[in-house]
Amino acid sequence: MNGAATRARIIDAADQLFYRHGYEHTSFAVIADAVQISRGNFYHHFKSKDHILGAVIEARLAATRQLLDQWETEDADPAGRIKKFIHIVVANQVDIQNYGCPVGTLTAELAKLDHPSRAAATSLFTLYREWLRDQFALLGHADRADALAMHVLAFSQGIATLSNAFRDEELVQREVQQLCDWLSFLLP
Amino acid sequence: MNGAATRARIIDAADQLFYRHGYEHTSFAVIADAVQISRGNFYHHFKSKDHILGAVIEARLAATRQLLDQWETEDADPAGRIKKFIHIVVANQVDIQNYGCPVGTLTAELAKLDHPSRAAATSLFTLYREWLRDQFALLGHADRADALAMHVLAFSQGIATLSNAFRDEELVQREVQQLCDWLSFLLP
DNA sequence: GACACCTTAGGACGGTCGCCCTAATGTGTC
DNA sequence: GACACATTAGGGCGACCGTCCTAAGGTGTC
Repeated sequence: MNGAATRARIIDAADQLFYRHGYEHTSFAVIADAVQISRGNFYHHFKSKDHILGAVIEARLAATRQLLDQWETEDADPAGRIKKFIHIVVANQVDIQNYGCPVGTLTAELAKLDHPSRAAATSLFTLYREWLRDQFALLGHADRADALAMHVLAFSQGIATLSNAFRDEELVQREVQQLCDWLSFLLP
Repeated sequence: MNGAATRARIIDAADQLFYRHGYEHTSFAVIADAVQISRGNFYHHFKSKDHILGAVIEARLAATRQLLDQWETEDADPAGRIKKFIHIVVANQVDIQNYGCPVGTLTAELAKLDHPSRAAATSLFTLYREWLRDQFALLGHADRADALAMHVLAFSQGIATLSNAFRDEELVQREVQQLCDWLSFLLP
C-alpha cells in the first residue's frame, strides 16, 4: 500500500480515537488495531505518539479552515454564517453528547498533561475566534468584535459540556435558540 | 498515625492531583509520594484506584453541599446567591486558567473513559443545577427555573473552558459582568 | 509484660505502555 | 531479472502500571 495513504489512515484513526477516548488513554496498540497494521510499524511513519498528535491537530486545522471557507462561499450574510457556527452543537449533537466538543476536551486534556502540543490545540480555538470576529466586524461591530466572538465561543463550549454531562437534547435546542435570539438583536 | 487521618490525606492529595493532572494520568506512585506513604499501603485504605475516585467525588459532594448551605445563610437574597455562584470563576480564576473547572473536566474525562463513576461526577453538576433552580424559583421564575439554572451553569462552563484555553483574565471579567447584567433583567 | 489489632513498609506479580530494532516484503526503474 | 528504496511485520526493550501479598511496626487493653 502507498505510504502516504497509510499515514493518512493512521491520522484519521488516531483523530477518532483521541476524540472518543482521550489522547493519553489511546495506546499505540489500539490505533494499530484500527488501521490494521503492526504496532512497530508506526515508527516508520511517526517518531512518537506526540508526533501523531501533532499531525492530527494539523489535519483538524486544515479541515476547520476548509469548513470556514466553505461557509464563506455558501452564505453571503455574516449573521447567517454565525448561525451556522452556533448550530454546530446541534448538527454534531450525538457525538457531543457522547464525547464532548473535540476542541474543548482536547485542549483541557493537554493542559492537564502540560503537553507541548497544548498551544497547537488552542490554535484550533483561535481559528474559530478570528473567523467569528471577522463576521461580527462585517456586521458593524468592529469595536467589540472579539468580545462578541468569545461570547459565542463560550456558550458553545458551555452547551457542549452540559450536553455531554446530562445528555440533554432539549437543553441544546433551547440554548441555541436563545443565542440566535441574542444574535438578532445585534443585527443592523 | 490514625488510619482515618491517613485516609483523609489520601483523598485530599488524590483530589488535588486528579484535578491538576487528570484521573488517568495520576498514578498510585504519585499519590503515595504526595502523602508520603508506601505504594502498597493503599490496599489497606482503598481496594482500587476507582475506590479512591469514588471517595474523592463523595468528598467533593459534601464540600459543595456545605458551600451552598453557607451561601444560603450568608445571603438572604436569592439573586445575591446566584451572583455568588457566577463569581466562582472569578474567585478561582488562577486554578481555572491552569486546570479548568474541576467538575467539568472530571465529567468530560470520565465520559471518555466510560468510567463507572461518570454518573457520580455528573451528580456534582446536579447539585449546582438544583440549587440554582431553587434560587430562580424564589425569584418568581418557577415555570422556567430549571432552564435558567442550566443557562447559568452553561455560561460558567464556557467561561472556564475558554479561560483555560486562552488564559485570558479580561474575558472572565467581561463575561461575568454580562451575565450579572442579564440576571438583573430577571429581577422582580 | 502479653496480647490482639490497626497500620505500615517494601517489594513481587502479570500486564501494558511507548519506543525502537531487524528482517522480510513489496514496488518501481533500468 | 537486478537493483535500490519504500513499506511492513513481528517482536524485544526497559519502565511503569494497578494490584496484591507478607512481614514488621505501632498502639491500646488487660
